Amino acid sequence: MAGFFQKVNRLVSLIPPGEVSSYGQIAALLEEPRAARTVGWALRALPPCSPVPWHRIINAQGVIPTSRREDSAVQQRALLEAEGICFDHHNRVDTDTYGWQGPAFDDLDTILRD
DNA sequence: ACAATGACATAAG
DNA sequence: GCTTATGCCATTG
Repeated sequence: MAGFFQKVNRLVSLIPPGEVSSYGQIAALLEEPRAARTVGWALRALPPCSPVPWHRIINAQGVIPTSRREDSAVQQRALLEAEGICFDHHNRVDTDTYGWQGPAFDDLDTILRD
């Protein structure tokens, strides 16, 4: 199971440092632009020690939606800042500047292939 | 197979 | 700009 989890895991793992991505973007890359919810679900289900840079995942608004987990939000903000990403006074990230452009087709094929 | 859930997205007020 | 309502999809019990 967890097929989608696997895809999301790999895809997010391909996100280079200093860049951020959104649920809609991840879902779209998985050829399911409507599965944004599932993407969030997958990330939430990730183990605390997972190698996946989940902190690089933000919503389409460029803000950290971890309203229910302020601790995580703070942690993510710190991690992102450590990667060179700057937040504005609204805790928003420049998606236009730090927005991940997505992996190469080869990588996508590798992800979707499994 | 059905109902409930969830770090979302989009539309409407 | 913010809040509420609806839709979407996959996972779990």
